[in-house]
Amino acid sequence: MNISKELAKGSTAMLVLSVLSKENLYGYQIIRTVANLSDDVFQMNEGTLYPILHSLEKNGMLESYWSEASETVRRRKYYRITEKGLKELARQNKEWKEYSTAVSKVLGGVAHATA
Amino acid sequence: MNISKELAKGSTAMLVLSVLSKENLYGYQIIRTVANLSDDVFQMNEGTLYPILHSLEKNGMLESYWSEASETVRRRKYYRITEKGLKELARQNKEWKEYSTAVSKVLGGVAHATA
DNA sequence: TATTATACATAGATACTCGATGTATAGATA
DNA sequence: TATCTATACATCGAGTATCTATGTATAATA
Repeated sequence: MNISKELAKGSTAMLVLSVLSKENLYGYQIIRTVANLSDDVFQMNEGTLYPILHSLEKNGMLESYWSEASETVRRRKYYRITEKGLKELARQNKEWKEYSTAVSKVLGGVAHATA
Repeated sequence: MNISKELAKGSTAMLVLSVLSKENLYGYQIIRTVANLSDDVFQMNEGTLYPILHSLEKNGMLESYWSEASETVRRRKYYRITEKGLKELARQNKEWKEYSTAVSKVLGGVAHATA
């Protein structure tokens, strides 16, 4: 594949960057936001999301900060997208379009079986 | 993810089933056909394709037969899609649409950086 | 009181893809 | 003639993404 392995294997990081490009969110909230936007097609596991967040932060795509705890709300770790992250998102978004267009072309005249 | 891991990780098997739903092809030809249809976006490695073909055959999605060698053309292993393979293709095709639609929804109002 | 939702996190297992390597033949080029 | 490229099959180890399971802790609900 000349398209990046990352995209071929999964678009999860792109989805995370995408929702964070609109507003700062904490981990658990990212899972719910992506699920809502996708009509529950994407139901990320915590074991999937947290390593991705740590990796994106390590690579300078995201920054994090802790909220203060109140009586009713515990501390939450919020993530904010960086300039570098926005550029990476734009790049992945472009790659996604190229990738999905290519898949559509190959699927083109698929013979339909009554599954 | 409630969408199958297979799809999330890669659509290669679906692309292979798709081109074989139109005509019987041998391995090397599948690589070129998929590359052509996708305007060279998908350039499968042989190390990617052959294990997929073997796996699809093992699972009853494909059948294979050898062509006879002539003076100029060596033996080629052709693959033919089965009824089961056609149904599997239809299923994966449906899942692909669901998946790509969901990605589009999440990407929806992506803020654009000038990458 | 027990369960569920929230909220962080890590570790091992699984699975897909890639790059490297191997064998073999035919045609083109230097 | 020798070498390189394309064709055509195949396997193997490495890398990486994701999942499941597990752990800790708190608040709200049944």
